[in-house]
Amino acid sequence: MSARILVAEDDPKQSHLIKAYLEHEGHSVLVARDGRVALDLARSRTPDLVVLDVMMPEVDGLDVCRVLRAESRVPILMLTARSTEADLLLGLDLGADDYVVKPYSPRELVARVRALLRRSGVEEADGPIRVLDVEVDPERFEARIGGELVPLTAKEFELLRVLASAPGKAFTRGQLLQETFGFDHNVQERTVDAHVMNLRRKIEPDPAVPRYVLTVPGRGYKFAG
Amino acid sequence: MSARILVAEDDPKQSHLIKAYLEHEGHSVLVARDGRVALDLARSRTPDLVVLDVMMPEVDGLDVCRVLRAESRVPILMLTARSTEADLLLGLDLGADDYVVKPYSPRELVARVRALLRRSGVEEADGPIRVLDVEVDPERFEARIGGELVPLTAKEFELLRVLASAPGKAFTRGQLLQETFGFDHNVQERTVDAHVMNLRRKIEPDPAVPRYVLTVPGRGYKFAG
DNA sequence: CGGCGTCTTCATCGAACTTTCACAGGCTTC
DNA sequence: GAAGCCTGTGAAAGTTCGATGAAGACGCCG
Repeated sequence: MSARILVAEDDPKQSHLIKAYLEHEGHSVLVARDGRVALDLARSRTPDLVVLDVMMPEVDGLDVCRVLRAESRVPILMLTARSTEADLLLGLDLGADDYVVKPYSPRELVARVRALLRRSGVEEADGPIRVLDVEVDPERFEARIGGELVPLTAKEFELLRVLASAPGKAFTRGQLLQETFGFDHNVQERTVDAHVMNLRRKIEPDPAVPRYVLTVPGRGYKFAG
Repeated sequence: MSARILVAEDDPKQSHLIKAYLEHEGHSVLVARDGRVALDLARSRTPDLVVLDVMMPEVDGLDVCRVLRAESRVPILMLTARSTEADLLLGLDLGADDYVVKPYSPRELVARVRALLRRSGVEEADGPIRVLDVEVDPERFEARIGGELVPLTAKEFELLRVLASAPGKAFTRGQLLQETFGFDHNVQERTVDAHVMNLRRKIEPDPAVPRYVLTVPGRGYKFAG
């Protein structure tokens, strides 16, 4: 469902629009204004998909595409103003997975991203998670405690999914925010506390003495394990 | 699922690309570099579908299309660089079943091929789906609730088919759009809500308390299960 | 050309959710 | 024991979400 997407586009208007649309889809969006930054971010943040404008300062999209493809298999969607066949082929040879020719509709872009993510199996990667008597099934969007179905909100579910996917690992609030909301969401870290409380109220037999979602003082939270 | 497809395209780069993408879909692909060869192969190998480039040496795509159509009902997808209305009309008059205008994305081509195969009944029509007392028969394009035939519109039927094909799986609105419309459609996600409401009105005993098509808050919809 | 059914968008309302804030209590560190 | 930091918790504001009806857009058929 939600993927981390790097958008490399130098025109702020464009990038802002793209960001808004992709985020509306539930994705986390990181924006780079030139090719060099794009490469750096692609390496350090390991996004699930990269949207590349061909025309960019410093290092252009084609070069970024070539380098990225040499380093990883991250799905790449190219944005190009030039609609010549040569350009399309060139891009493909470089390893781009799909194209959108400008001018495009935001909806089209979103649809292409969706298709690409789907094809790349980014969304299907998660099977059901089982820890203790907690079961989290991303596909069904359901959580069970001891077989009992517990209704959770979207955020609560994501939080539980992230925590339960690595039992015993202590996450900081920032990490949890990043995993559940996106890498560049401007939200107070304390908000995580609120969600944790709500989650505990729903899944803990005694919220005052948590069995599943444990506090790690000075750090954040972890799932028992 | 897997069909035998003849691709008539003189540009090796293009044909290679198309071949790769179609084979990735599980199809068997045969390539012809000019119209004359294409005609021969179409006759001798009886493909399930033909992809025809308009511009080809020897015999052009339009001629091939005309001849093929006179001889058989094989589904024909035209590739054209010219996007004039006259051309499109000409192609369709000649019996082409669909067309793709260059430059196109590989994904779009693959989608059109899939849609065309489906429409032509070449792909094994999925067998009837039975969940609870709901029966969806894609081949007959009929839906039954408790044995009772319920008349649905095309969109309603597709929606029900997709949902019922994976009972319990929570679909986002985006996924439903993609599954029912294909990914080059520009449609608001809210439109799904409208179709769901219409569908519920027809199949639910009490639309206010759905038994079959359930809302998954924060996510989308799912079929009971 | 006009009517009809379908598809899509829009506006709206109420409900649910997210986020912030303030405060209390507990633990740690001197 | 006191100060300071950290977490738990509830209330409240702000925002989003979901259901729904109305209306426009579109294509089809007579």
